[in-house]
Amino acid sequence: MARRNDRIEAIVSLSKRRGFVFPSSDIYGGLRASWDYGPLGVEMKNNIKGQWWHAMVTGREDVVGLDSSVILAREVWEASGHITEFVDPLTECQSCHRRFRADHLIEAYEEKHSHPPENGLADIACPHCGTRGAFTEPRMFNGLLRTFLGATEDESGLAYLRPETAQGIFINFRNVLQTSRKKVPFGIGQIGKSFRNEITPGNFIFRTREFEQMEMEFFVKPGTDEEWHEYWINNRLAWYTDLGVQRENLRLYEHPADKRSHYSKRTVDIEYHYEFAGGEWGELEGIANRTDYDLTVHAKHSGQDLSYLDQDSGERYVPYVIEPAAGVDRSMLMFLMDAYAEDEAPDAKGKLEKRTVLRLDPRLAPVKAAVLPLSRNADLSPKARDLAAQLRKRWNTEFDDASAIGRRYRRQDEIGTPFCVTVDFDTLNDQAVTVRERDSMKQERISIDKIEGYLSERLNGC
RNA sequence: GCGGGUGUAGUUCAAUGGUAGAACGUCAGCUUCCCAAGCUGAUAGUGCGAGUUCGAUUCUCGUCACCCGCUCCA
Repeated sequence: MARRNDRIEAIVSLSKRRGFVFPSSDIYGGLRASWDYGPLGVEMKNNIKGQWWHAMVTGREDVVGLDSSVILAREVWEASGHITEFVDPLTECQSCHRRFRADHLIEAYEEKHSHPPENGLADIACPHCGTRGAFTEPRMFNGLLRTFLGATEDESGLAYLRPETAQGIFINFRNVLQTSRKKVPFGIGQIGKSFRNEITPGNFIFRTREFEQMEMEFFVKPGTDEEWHEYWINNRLAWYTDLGVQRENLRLYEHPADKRSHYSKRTVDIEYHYEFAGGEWGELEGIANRTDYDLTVHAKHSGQDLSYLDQDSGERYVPYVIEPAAGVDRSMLMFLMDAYAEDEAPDAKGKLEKRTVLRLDPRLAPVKAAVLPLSRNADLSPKARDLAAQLRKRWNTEFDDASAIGRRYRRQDEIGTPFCVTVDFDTLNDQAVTVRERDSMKQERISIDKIEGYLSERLNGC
């Protein structure tokens, strides 16, 4: 087994070698923290999104879906607070070149001295090297990516790429309520790209400036919000473990009050034990109680009524919102890391050899089955191709007749394919094939006309 | 963005101021081939740009990317 800090390197290398993830703009030297999903990567990513969509939207009576624009009216971000709150004033110590948030430094000073510094940053010593008065003028870093709509690049056309998909949901609250005929409590789910001008992206696909989110805003009656918050925390945690993630690699992290986002009453993160160099645990998903903050500010700024009338009780209120917000890309990294294993398998002579295997849940595996003719001769390949074509109607299926059979098993192990179906010389007589399962490497002889049913049982939910 | 480190085939690594090697992979062929088998052949690289030099992958500068730290959070 590779040491954990080697694991991320193994994943990066495997990703490129087998076509999960490539550095973006590769032939031009790359673009920082930008990655492209290859043939296997896009399958796996789609599987993750599909599982989420089913668990959170179509599989539930009380949630509906939405796909809103990346670019929204500028007023949306003014109202949501992102234009003012998504800005960090950063200062740099000219002595040790460390960077700090100016507002955090001043807060810390106030806490210690019970009064604000008289001369601002000039009175504050660098927390790292102790030098006083070496801070640069704070520069504002806005986390929003900008673009310009229309023919000229002036302020009138200024627009922002969304930093979260959530706002598209809030501004559609009334539309969805009206058309879906849902009653509170209910939710609106959305999967889509978001953009943040991160100062420090990195750790492979963990933090990128363009990323994909799976967010659901669940609208509840005020007073029931804390209960629902608990419900969604448990629900989301169970989603990961159901998809095979080892429980000991997951934990909950409660945000301390002073670290919460501007809209949040309480936030609990689901973290994964990535073991990055910079910190062992990393966020996978945040589950926030956004209260009535968003609907209230949008009602105020738009002048539209975004309250909800409960016809049963006659009460009118602005719903509270519980938001489970997960990252697609970091989920994929997590699923890959958690599934990655190096075990041993006997070779042709019975000697144990290293085997790289992705123990992915079949629902997430990019390829569900591989059909392998034992030999290229004796007309096994056409037979195998036909079988592959048949299976491909239901599952992503690969056909491979290149090189030795053992090597082909290994290729499939490495990308997490749950089943290999081998067409051998006996197949021509008995119309049966050998099905080999990835994790146990157990083999079963199955008649060709029963193969689809056999796999169907085992690929439940794929 | 600032500081430190790194940059050689698809991957993992060698080597050198004077024709850049290996292993694995990949591809083709042979082999009745069930767990990275064997044999034959092929494939492909000094991140990019400039400078110094007779000559640079090697030295210098710039740039780009990756890793580590500051920051951040899906």
